[in-house]
Formats: sequence, C-alpha cells, structure tokens
Amino acid sequence: MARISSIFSYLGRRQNPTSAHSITPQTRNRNLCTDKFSANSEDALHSHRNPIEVITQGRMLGISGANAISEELKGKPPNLGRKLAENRVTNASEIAKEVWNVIRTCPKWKTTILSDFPSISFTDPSVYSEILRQQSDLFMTLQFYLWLRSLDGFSFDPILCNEMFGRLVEAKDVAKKFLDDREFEIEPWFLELYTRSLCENESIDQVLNVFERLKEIGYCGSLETWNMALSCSVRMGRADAVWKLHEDMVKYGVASDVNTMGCLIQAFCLENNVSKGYELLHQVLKAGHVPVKVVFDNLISALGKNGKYSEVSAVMRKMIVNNCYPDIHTYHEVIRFCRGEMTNEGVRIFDELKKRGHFPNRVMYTTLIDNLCENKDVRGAWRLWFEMIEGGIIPNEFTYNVFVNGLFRNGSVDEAEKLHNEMLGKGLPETTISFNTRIHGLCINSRVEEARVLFEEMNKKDIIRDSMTFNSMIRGYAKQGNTSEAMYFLDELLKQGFEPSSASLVSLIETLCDDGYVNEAKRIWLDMSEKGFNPGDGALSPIVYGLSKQGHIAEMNKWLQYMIKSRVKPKMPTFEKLIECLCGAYKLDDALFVLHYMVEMGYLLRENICYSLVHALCKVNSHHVQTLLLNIVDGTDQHSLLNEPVSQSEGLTPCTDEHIHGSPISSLIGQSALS
DNA sequence: TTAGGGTTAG
Repeated sequence: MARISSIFSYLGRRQNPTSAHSITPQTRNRNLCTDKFSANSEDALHSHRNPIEVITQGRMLGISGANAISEELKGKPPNLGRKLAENRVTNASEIAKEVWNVIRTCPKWKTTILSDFPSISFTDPSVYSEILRQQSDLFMTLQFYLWLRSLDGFSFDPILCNEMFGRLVEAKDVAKKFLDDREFEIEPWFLELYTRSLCENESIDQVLNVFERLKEIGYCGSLETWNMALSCSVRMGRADAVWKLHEDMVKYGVASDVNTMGCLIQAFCLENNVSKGYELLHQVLKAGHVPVKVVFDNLISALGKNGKYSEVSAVMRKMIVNNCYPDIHTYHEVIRFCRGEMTNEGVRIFDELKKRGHFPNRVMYTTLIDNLCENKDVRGAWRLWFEMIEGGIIPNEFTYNVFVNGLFRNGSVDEAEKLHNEMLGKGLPETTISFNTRIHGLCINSRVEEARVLFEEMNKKDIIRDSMTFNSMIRGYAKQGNTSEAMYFLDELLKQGFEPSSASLVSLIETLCDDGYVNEAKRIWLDMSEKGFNPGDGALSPIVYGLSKQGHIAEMNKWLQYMIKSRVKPKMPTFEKLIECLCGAYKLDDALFVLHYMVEMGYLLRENICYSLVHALCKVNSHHVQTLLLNIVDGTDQHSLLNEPVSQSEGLTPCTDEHIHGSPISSLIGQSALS
C-alpha cells in the first residue's frame, strides 16, 4: 500500500512533519518485530487449544505424560524424579492431579501445599511444567503461577513464560493479570498480539494502556496494529482515542495509509466536525486512494445529521466515480436522516430503489415506518407494514416496537396494544423497552393508571425497570395533576439510584406551582440542583410566576434575577403573566422592573400588557412610575440590568431547503450497484 | 459476502 504522507499537511496541529519521514530506531524495531509478528500471530490468534497444552508442546517438546517426564529427569536429582525412580509413584500426571485436587479443594492451599507434598521440588521447571500442563482452568493456572513466583529459588524459563502468555491472550482477564505483574517481562510482539486481540473485543481503554506499555519499552507496532486500534476507537465512538493514537503514530514515524485516513475521517464525523471529514476525504481521493465503503457511509450519515444534503449527494457521486458503489447500507443512512419535513424525500428514495429492482430489507422498513409515524402519517406506515409482510419480511422486536410507539404517539392506543399482543403471539419476548414504550404511550394518552398496572407487571415478570420507566410514570402523573403520585415515583426513582430527567422534573414543578405548592416546587428544584441533577430551564418560569401569584415579590425578583444571570431566557408568556399579575396587585414598581427585563431581551410590548399597565397607572396615578415606563418603552433608560444581554440568534443555525427539492440523491440510485 | 445498519423519555 502506497503511503499518503502528503495528506499529513492537511491535518495541521495533529501532525509532526519532521518525524514522518525520519527512520528512528523504533521504526527499525517495528520492522523487525513485524516479521516476527506475522510469522506467529495468526497461529496464536486462531488457536483454540488448551493454552497450557500448547505451551508444553512448544518448550517442553517431546514431553507428553509421565514416561516422558521420567525420561527427561534421568540423571537429574529432583524429588519427583527420585520418587519415580524409587517406584513410589508410577505416574507423574497422577501427582499433578493430586496437586490440583489440593488447590481446588483447600482454600488455604498456599500455606499447606509444601507440607502436603514434602518430597516434590516445585521450583524444578520439569515438575511445574508437568503440573501446569494438567490444568485447563486459566485462573487456577495463574494462581499457581503467582504462587510459584513467590518461592525461593524459582526461575521461570522466559521462553516458556512468554509462550504461556501468548496462549493466555485468548483469556483477556488472565492476560491482564500477567501484564499487571510488572516484573514479568513480556516479549513486545506478544503485547502487540494482545493488543490486536483487545481491538477485536472493543476494549479501547485497555488497548491504549498496552500502547503506553509498548511506548515505555520503545517498541512500535506494525501499521496494521495501529490501524486496528484506530478502527476499534472509531467503533467505540472514541474520537479522543483516535487522536491520541494518531499523535503517537506520527511520533514513531509510522506513515499512514488509506485505512488510517479513513479512521481520521470517521473521527472528525464523531466530533461532528463534518466539514473537516469531508475535506479530508477529498484530499485522500485526490491523492489517488479510495477508503473502504464504511468511511463513505459514516460520512454520509454525519453530513445528513448536520443537514448538509448537497454534500451527501457529492459524497455519493465520489463513491460511484471511484467504483465504490452505494448499497442498501448507504441508502439506509440516507433514509435515516430523511425525517420530519424530509420524510417524503425518504419515501421517494425508497420507492426509487424498489422501482429499480432492489429489495429493501427489514431495517429499511423499520426506519421508514418510524419516520412516517413521527411525521403523523400512520396510514403510510400501515401501507409499508403490509407491503413488508407481503414481501416475506417478518417483523421483529425492533419493527414491532417502532410501530407500537408510533401508534401510541398518534393516539391509536387500541391499535398499539393490539399490535403488541400480536408480537407476543409470535413468541417475541417482552423487554424493558417494550414495557417503556407502552408505559410512556399510555401516559401521553392520559391513561396513567393503566401504565401503573404495567409498571407493577414488570416487577411480577422480573423485567428490569430503568430510569425511563420511572421518569415516564413521574411525568404521567404530573401531567394529570396528581402531584402526590408523581412525588412518590420521584422518590422511588431516587431510591433506585436513577437520575430524574429534566422533562419529568419540569412537569412535576409545573403541576406543583399550578396547585399553589410553590414552596414544595422550590424545594424540589433546590434539592435536585444540590444532588447534581438539572431540573431544566423550563422549571424556573413556573416558580417565578407561582411566587408572583402568591405575592412573594422579593422572592420572585430573586428567582427572576437568578434566571437571567444563568442566561435562561424566560418565554414571552412568562413575562406577560408576571406583569399582569403584578399590575393586578398594583405593584407597579415591580411590574416595571419585569418589563425592563422583557424589553431588554428583545420582546415587544403587546397590547394586552399595555392595557394592564395603563389600567394600573390610572388607578395609582404616579408621575414617577409614568416617567419610568416612558423611559423603558423609548429605550432611553441607560441603566442596564444585564451585563451580557442574551442574543436571540445565538447558537441558531438557519437550515435551508434548497437541496431538498429536485431529489439529487434518488437520481443517483440508477448508478449504484445494489444487488 | 469480510469494519456497520433499525427500537422506548425530550
């Protein structure tokens, strides 16, 4: 594979241009070790034999059983050999079995084993090798090994030791314990082997640890190993690990290839830095390299999520030009982000695929049914449902759950329950998710008591309840105005160690304030904040309004100021309700105080508020208040209550729909190689 | 068919 080091210049800060071309001792080491690695790694990785058995076949070649040991020990004076010679023991493997029997049955074997076998010299390699050979339980083997290490005069044959480690790589936890034993010197290429094994099991943090260990001994793995680790980081969604590994790669002078670049593109996507990813893809293609398809697909997915639809089309064109054809996965990524207003575009792409003789699969149907339900097109969802079944695709728990959820959200409670029962009739299991879907579905349809029956049913059926289960119940009861039940479920949620969601806390606080329990609402707000939970911005407005309604004006001002200082912008109705309430109580100074905030935040003074103010002013007839009001409305009031006024447009990204029309994506389908 | 895809709160 040709190197594409020229692309390094693109990455700027993450690169070390001087090291990319220099040959370091580590590079030489890497090359040497790579040869060794390739000769051994495959065999070791795919071996499923008893590790100890394999070890003995390596170092202790030719020794297979008591007779072999007996031969080996001829001329040597170890105890076991002597016992064999004296015919007191006929079979060395029997002794080994007895040793394991003691270890297995006696918890204090470490203190008794020497006296149990007074004539055995455990530090003799021939003896302990035979004992090790007898055991297939890796943890027990490790225990025995660690005990051996503590014996005076023990010296483990390093070759045997490394072979043992190499075979133990398959058992990650045990291998890790060996790694933790810092006195144990492992051949670097075993560490590399171990790294690859960890990558396959997606233990990226452990992979990083082993890379650190390799760094300590100045060993550099092969490009393939680096790429495996990068790929593992991407699969785990860990952009940070990608950058860390890549930085080290550059330090070691390992030249990247197209697979490395593919991982970097995906890391940019993970960080939502899609334009960087898009640019890097462009550079890679310009250099004459084509990344694997998943890189294109992930980039398409990220671009779609960010509303960059013209770039999605451009990436698909680039794919086709480079003979990397979009397939069902690629189109699924496209259809996945065709939600909301773009649902019909997703349907168009879907229909176009079928027209051209391709067969959408269950995942495709599931996603599209979900999108249609979200877009309130239940009829369209049913049409797809039946089309899918007629096409011979059997819905699974994903498909059922998506549609049951969609039906609940569209108010079709009976249909949702019917579909759920159909799922059960087909032998599909009930899960936490299926229960949560129904509990939430019933709650949003004001049937919280039925949801509670399901909540209890979960317990009876031993189905685990999670934070979503409890939060749905809190919200369900709060929305019905039943604060005591909502509080009960909040309490239960906390007892289980779950986090309350902002939405459920907001609902609860709103209901409490509506019912006049403002102090209780305040207590919950403060309590949750203290516990580190975010009660959500929406919870502050009802508290402020609730306080004003009760006439606690000073307290209201305190909360309002807190709200503004926290850059939580009260909604227009909150301001209006506050002003109306204060005018009603003829607290004009306070009403103007609130009005001041409202105007400063860019809200316009509407007619209804003017009436309230004028009405109150006529009653009070205060010249002082009138002047203040005029100043606020004219904007001549120079005193700013806000240090940093909150900008209305801050953080908003306008979304254009110029690419939505004209269907650039579905027009590409004809050029694909779907099969 | 060789890196992978779809589900529940807001």
